[in-house]
Amino acid sequence: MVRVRYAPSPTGTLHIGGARTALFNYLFARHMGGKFVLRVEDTDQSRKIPGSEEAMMRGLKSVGALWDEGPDTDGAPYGPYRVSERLHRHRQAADMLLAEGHAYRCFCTPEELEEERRGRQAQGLPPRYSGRCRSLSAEEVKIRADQRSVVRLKVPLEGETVVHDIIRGEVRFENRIFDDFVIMKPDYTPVYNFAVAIDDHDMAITHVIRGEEHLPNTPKQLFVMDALGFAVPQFAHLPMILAPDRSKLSKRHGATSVEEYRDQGIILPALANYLLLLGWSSPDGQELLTLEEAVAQFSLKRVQHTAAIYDQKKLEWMSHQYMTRLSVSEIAEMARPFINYALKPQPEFEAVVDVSRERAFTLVQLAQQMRFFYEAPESYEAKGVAKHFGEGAAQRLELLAEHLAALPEWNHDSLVGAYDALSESLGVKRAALIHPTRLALTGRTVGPGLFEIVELLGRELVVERLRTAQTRIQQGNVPTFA
RNA sequence: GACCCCAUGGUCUAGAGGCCUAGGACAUCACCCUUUCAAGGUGGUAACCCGGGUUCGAAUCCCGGUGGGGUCACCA
Repeated sequence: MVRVRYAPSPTGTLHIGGARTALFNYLFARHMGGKFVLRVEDTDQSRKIPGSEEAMMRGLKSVGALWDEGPDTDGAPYGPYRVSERLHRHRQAADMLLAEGHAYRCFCTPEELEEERRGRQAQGLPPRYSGRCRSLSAEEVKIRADQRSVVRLKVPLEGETVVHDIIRGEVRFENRIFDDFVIMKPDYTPVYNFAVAIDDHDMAITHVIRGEEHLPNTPKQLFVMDALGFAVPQFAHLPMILAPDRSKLSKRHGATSVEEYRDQGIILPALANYLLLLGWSSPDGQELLTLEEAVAQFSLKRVQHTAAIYDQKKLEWMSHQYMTRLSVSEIAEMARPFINYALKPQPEFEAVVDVSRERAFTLVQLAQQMRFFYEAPESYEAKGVAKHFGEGAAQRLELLAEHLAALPEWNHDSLVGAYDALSESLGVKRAALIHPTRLALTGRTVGPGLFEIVELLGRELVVERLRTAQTRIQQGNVPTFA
């Protein structure tokens, strides 16, 4: 049974890199008919940010990376799923290693270590721990028992360690480049590289799928597993996601968390779809695919080796694709939180969403573009006023208002007919009527098809707005905006 | 600096020795459609980092260089 895990540390919100990693774990687990575990890596309690665990879970859910076992799943067999709650296991393992001589207590102070490091660097040597406490006698350790100490793992002095990576093949490390690293801090709590190895083993993790930044640390975890006699899981190190300037993603690059994209109004399933394509591609080149489709096709063998740079433009394009392909009711529900004005029973919300969504890339844009349906324009686009509210416009708007007020039927076809008839009798092009109307009704020069707008807005509002615009023009008092 | 990973258009990628005059998508440019803006349609510009090998033949294999990224904590 395949078991994979995503193990975020609760120090903030879900990053898109983390979201992608979680997604790949999810996809792999589902594809293999295995389990996806969420483990909260709160080893260092001091770095924990309140509410972050919940934020992580929200983020994961919103991109569809749903876990089978985690801190919130009742009765899951491999709990607890918070590392901080597994302390007894880590201590037990450390005790064992100490007893068997695979690890030892180190009494060196941080100051001594710092001095040692400086000395080595002065000689041009890598800053590694010398291992000087490795050979302390049992008696001496006993004598100094009440002194502050850490536990270090005895790392093999010679040979090499090979990481078998599904994506990259065999990655070799000379053992002598590693020093005896700390596995337990002075308060006898574990250090990350120690805890992960134990937790992955205890949770029966078969495949460790994580970011490439973990690759150089993998040998350390292998040393721990070896010392403890654990079977080694398979590894797959995913390429990183970089900012457009090829540097590591950070706040200064704009949005980097799932939460921020949600606030921008990016359609979340589109974000998941986009993330999916960062480092993985469907065998047949399909780009728009649901998570279910991706599950069916997913393979770690098709994961790219190269770091990917995320592209906001393509993300937005993807969001637009979902905007127009999802059902109206789905989009309407997603859009609701972004409506920052009062809705009215008429025009009907879903109908408005439907005519508006085609030109919106995000839900924020959609909400903005729908506004005029519920609020009459208070000012008009300057550029449009210059073009369409000039000579004869007031008169045309008045005629339009008259005709529309008297129109027997109110639907798309009858409206088109009315505009055709009027433009013909006036001897002007239909566009000469359409543009001023759009400006009068919406305040803008761009938007949905005019007849859709008119039909939806309804006779009363249309006539009213036409007359308002007409009056403003006649009074030479047309408020504008740039 | 040491160690590790990586290298196809601006970006995401296809490509597992001949199917490649290097394919697709985003972006970009032009045109078409058109009541505006989008969307859509058609077409265009644009890439195998460099140098050596191996081979009849290399984007694909090997070596070196260069470049980019990552890791070197009593953080995760």
